[in-house]
Amino acid sequence: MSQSTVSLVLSGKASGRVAAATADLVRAAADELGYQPNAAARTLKSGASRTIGLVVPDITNPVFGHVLRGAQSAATAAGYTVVLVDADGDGTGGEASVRALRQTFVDGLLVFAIAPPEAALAPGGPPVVLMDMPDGDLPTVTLDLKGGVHAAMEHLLGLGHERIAHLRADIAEPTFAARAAAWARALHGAGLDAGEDLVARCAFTHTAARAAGNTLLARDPRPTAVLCDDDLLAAGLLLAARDRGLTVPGDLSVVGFDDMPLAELLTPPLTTVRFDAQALGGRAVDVVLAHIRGDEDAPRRAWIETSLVVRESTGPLPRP
Amino acid sequence: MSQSTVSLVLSGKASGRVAAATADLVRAAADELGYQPNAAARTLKSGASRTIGLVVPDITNPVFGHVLRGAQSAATAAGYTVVLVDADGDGTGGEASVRALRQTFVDGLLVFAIAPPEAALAPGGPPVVLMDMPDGDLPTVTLDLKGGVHAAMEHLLGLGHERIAHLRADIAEPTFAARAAAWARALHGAGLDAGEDLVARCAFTHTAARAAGNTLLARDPRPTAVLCDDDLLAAGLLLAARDRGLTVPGDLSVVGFDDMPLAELLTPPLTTVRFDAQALGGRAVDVVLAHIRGDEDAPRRAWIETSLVVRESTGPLPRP
DNA sequence: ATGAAAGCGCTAACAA
DNA sequence: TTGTTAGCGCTTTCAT
Repeated sequence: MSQSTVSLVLSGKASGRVAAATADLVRAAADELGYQPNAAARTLKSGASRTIGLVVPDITNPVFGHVLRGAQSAATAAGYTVVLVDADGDGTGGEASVRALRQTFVDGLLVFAIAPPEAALAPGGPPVVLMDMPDGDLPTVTLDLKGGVHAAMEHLLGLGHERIAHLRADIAEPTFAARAAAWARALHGAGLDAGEDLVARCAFTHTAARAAGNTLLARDPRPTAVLCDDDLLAAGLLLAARDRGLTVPGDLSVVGFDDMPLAELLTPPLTTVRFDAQALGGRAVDVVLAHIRGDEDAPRRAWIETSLVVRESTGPLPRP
Repeated sequence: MSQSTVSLVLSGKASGRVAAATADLVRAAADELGYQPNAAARTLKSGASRTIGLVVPDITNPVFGHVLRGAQSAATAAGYTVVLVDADGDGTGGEASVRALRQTFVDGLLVFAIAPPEAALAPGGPPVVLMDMPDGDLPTVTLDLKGGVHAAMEHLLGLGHERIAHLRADIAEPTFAARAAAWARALHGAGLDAGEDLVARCAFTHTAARAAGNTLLARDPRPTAVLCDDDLLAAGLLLAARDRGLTVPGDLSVVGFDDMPLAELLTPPLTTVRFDAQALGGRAVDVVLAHIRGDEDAPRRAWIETSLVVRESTGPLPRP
C-alpha cells in the first residue's frame, strides 16, 4: 500500500478517491501501530503548523490564565494548538520567546497588552492580533474599558461621591491610559474636576498600592472614593485604609478592576469591573483564524463587554 | 555560496571549517534579509525540536504560573522553548493537547500533579518527568510536603492546639494524599487521634470550602485549628468562621497551603506552607534536559523544599 | 482507485 | 575551506 493512499485516508481527504475498504484497513493498521503523523514533516510540506502563539505580560495573573483557556478551547475546536509565551518569563520581555515562536512557524500570533515585541512585527511574519490594545494597523480585540469605568463612576456618583480618586498602575500601556481618560471624562461629565490631587500612581503590586494609598488617603481633603486600575491595587488600598483606621465602605468606597478570584475574598468583598477573559481569548482566536484563512471579511475590530459587579466595598458618601 | 556553508555558520559550527571572512559575510547577509532558519525543516532533519511541553491542571492558579516561569527561564537559558498545556483548557483533560504536543515533536514532557494523560505515556514518546507526583517508574520532582505539613503541625501543637482538623480537597491526587498522611502522622506523633470527626472534604473552590467549613465548625467538640489543603480553601474557611461569629485566630487558627498572593491580603493574613514554584519549574526542566541528552547520571528524583510562613491566622489555643 | 515521484528547507557526510 | 548530495516524512500532482 502506498504512502499517498495512507496520507489521503489519515488526513480525511479519502472520500471518493480511496475505496472504503482500503480506508478502513489503513485506519486499523495506523491504530494498531500507534502511528502519529510527523508534524514537522507536515508543517514543512504544507507551510502551516496549525499552531498559534499567545503572548501575555504575566501568566501569574489569573486573568491571563482565563484568556489562555478561552484561546485554547477555541483553537482546539478548530484543530489548532495554542502556544503560550509569558513575556516576563524569559528575561527578555518576550523577545527571545517570540523569536523562537516565529521560527517555530506559528500560523498566527496573539499579543496581549504589552508593547508587541519587535520580533512579532517583523515583516513576512504571520498575522498578528492585538488584545486590549487599540492600534491603527493591526487587527485588535479590545475591552470596553470606557463602558466599564463609566458604569463604576456612575455607581459612585449615584452614591453621592464627588472626590473620586484614581489609583493608577504606573505602567505606560494603552489599557491604563484608557482607564485614566474614562475616569476624567466621567468626572467632567458630572461637572467635577479631575485634578492631580485625585491621582496616585504605583507599581503593579499590592505593597506599592498600600504605600501609595497611605499617601493618597492622607491628603486634605481626603477622597471619599477610589477607582483602582486593578483588584490587586484595590487590595493594597484596602490595607492602606485599615492602616489609617478608615472603614470601608463607611469612610471610603473602593472599586477594583478585573474581578479576580480574590475580589470576593477580600474584607469587604470588592466592587469591581469585570470582563469575560475567556471570551476575550476565544474571540481573539476567531479573529486570527479568519486572517490566517485569508477571509475577505476578516474582522479588524472586535469588542468584549465589561460590567460592574457591585459587592460591599462601595457605599453612600459618608456624612461628616 | 552554498547552503552548507550558510548552515554551518548560522548554527555556530563554523569554527575551523569556514573562513572568518566568509562567516561574517553570511551573517551580514542573513541579518539584512531577516533570514530565519525554518524550524520545521530543522526539526524534520535533526529529529529534535528543542521544545519541551508542560502540562498543568489549571493555569488560572498563580502557582502554576510561577512554575511555568521557572520552566521557561531555565529552558530559554538552554536554548529550549516551553509549550504550556492547560489540562482543563481543551475540555478533554489535556488528552487532545498532549496528543497535539507529541505530534509536534516535543523533546520532553513535564506533567504536573494530574493523572498523566495516557497520550503522554504511550511508548516511543519523549522522556517524561512528573512534578509533585511520586511514581515508581518515571523521574519525578516532588515537593517536601511532609516537611511542610510537619512544620505547620508543630507550630499548631506548640501553640497548644489538640483538635487540629484537616480541610481536604476532594481530589484523588497523590499530592493531597500526602498532605493527609502527614497530618495524621503528626497527630499520632503527639499521642493524638486523627479521627474522621476532624476531617472535612470539599471541592477545590472557596465556596465549597465555606460550606464544608460551616459544617466542620458546627461539630461538637469544635476543632480549635484547621489545616487546609490550599490557600483558596483556607480563604473559604475564613469566611465560614466569620459566618459563625468565630474570630481568627482568637477562636480558631487556620493554616493554608501554597502561599498564593491572596494569602497576604486576607483578613487576617494567612499562615501558610510555602514552596518555591519557580524553582520547581526550573528543576523539572533541568531534569528532563538531562534525560533528553541521555546523561548517564540523569537524576531520577529531585526535591523542592517547603517552609512555613507564619502570619496572623494562627494563635494560641483559646482558653474556654 | 491506487501508485510513483517530486520537493518543502534544512543538516551532515563526503568530495573536491 | 567550500561545494555536492542524500535524505528527514509528509502532501500532492500526475500517471496508471
